[in-house]
Amino acid sequence: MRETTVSPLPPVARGSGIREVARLAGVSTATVSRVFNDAASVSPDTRARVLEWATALRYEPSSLGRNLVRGRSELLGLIVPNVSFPLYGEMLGGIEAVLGGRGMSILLASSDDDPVGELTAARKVLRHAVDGGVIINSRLSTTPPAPRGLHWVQISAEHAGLPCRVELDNEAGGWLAALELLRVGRRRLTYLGAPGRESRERERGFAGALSKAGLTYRRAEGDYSELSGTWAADALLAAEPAPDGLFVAGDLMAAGALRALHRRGLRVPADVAVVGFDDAVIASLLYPRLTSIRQPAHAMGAAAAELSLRLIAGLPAESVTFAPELVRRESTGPP
Amino acid sequence: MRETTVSPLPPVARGSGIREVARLAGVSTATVSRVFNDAASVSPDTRARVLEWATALRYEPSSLGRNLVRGRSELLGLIVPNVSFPLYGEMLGGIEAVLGGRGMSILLASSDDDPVGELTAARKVLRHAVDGGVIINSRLSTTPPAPRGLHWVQISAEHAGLPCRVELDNEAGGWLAALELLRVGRRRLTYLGAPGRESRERERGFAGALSKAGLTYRRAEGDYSELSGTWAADALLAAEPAPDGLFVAGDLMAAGALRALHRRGLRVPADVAVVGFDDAVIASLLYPRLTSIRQPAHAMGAAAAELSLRLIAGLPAESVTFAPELVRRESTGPP
DNA sequence: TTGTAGGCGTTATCAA
DNA sequence: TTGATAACGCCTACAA
Repeated sequence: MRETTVSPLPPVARGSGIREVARLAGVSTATVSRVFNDAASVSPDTRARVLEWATALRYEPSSLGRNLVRGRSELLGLIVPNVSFPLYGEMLGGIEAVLGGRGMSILLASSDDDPVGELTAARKVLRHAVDGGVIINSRLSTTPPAPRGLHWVQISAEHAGLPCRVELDNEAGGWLAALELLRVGRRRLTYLGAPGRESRERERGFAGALSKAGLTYRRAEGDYSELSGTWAADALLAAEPAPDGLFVAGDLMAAGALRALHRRGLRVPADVAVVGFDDAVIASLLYPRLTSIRQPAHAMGAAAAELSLRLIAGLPAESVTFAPELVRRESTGPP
Repeated sequence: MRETTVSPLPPVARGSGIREVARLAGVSTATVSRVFNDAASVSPDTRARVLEWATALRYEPSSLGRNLVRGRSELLGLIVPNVSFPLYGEMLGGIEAVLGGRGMSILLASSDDDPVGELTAARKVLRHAVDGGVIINSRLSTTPPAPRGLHWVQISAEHAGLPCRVELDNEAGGWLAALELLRVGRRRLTYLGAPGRESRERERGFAGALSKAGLTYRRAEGDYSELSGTWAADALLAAEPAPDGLFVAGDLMAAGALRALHRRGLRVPADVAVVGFDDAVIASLLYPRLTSIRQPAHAMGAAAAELSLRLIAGLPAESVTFAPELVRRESTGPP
């Protein structure tokens, strides 16, 4: 615990405070406060005078003082595994969009895709007395990082830790991928997965749809990285019979798989059709453009923010599961 | 100004405060404070007793109270045009890396790539009394958003607004691109630019290197988007003589240009060599892998954070310019 | 409509 | 080594 954050930094220069504005405007601090908070109950006259001095002094109420007395910080904690991962960036965008209008700001901390980092990030965020928060893709199996007021929402975690969750129906996603590959006449199918719950769920849906069609499939496992996609695809392609359809658990890994296919001179989709997952920005940049199972990342972020705000407001908030969507592109269709 | 942020939300449940810990441990609040701040000047005995009660009550010093009296918020404001842009994600990573060890956190606000949004973001961040901040790719031509304490640093802004800056030597980047295209024997060169200072500087370097070699070049302009890259490249390719070398001001736009080349059946690099800019994650995912001028985004973010911390600490801080670097890949070399 | 006064949780100064 | 006590900047009954 004790986390001694002795910061040797000197205090930052302060602006002028409520008292100075009050003094110069010839009113009490209470009145100044009212001008900045309460719309009513202050005469147009006084308000004008106060506002005049306020702007002259460049006064703005300090959120420190305000939040101290109100017991709120107007901050939403956000813990994300890795800021540069495109999908998380989109989620962040959704969260921001919701928060923007509500006068809340984002306190960001990244967990570096690591349980310990996650805890560190949580403590960091909690120290600032955030009112609530969102944690993306948590790896923690234990209790959530919510000491006081547990207004936290999780998106796509490894374990069902928090009561309030935003999820994607991964199984349905796997199902969609299978149907698409079947639609374009593929029968020798393959799943390229990764460790973790999400991949398992995607595979379950994929397997379900195939067994319903009386088919089986082969599998290999990577780690969501491009390189692992290339390797796993290579292994898959070496075996007989050569697959004609490939479902990959992530777009980045799918990019690696495409490269392996190119190297062997296999045409996509003519020889092998490919379906990715996430529909990250890169999906439409690949060659050929990648058919992918879309995660509505922006909407999921927005939903999580909304839920957290409801929790903070003491309103009921229920977990929500989003449905994935097939985005058909060249890798399963005509070029 | 007046920004009435009347939040109708109820106060968040508070944990137990310093007083309760003090009371139960049978000491004064001052002593509890000392236990959590200065290492010395409190007997092992008392400290143990205090710590015991503190953990029992799950007490942690509120940063609200602490910062109020210290006049610091331990927050660094960060204004970024668009969180989902990969390059900015990398910069953010660099900033986080530096801040992590210094007990500072990031207050994030996005400007939506728009001057008005930038102002809004600035106000939002400033309200929380951040100690300093970093603003990425500012579009503002006027004064910086720094009312009290101007501990702000800008990265790659459109205008030289803030005194403390982190920049990339774009001109050198353009120069590098030209040399690379010349190296692989190209003579009919083309620049695919975009509006703004950065593109102009890149072009200047490009033009300089070419004129030194006694060459001229043609040009087209996009807007950094993939689609604009396709269009501009199409226009360029329709004209005679067909170019055999292409320098594109951004990787995303280069992706679009590659697509235009594919569509016309032109081979890269055999028929046309291509050099992009930024070396964003996507550069190595494209087909063929894209040679690009690397912006050391992570290092630039880290430098900006470092500078802001120095400014906050009252230390001298000087602007810094980073040198770009050529990352050679398939689009200008053997596959 | 306005002012007075108390308190939010913490740290820092000074005296013991 | 410890304890009173006075800020820090603001909000909000309550009273006028």
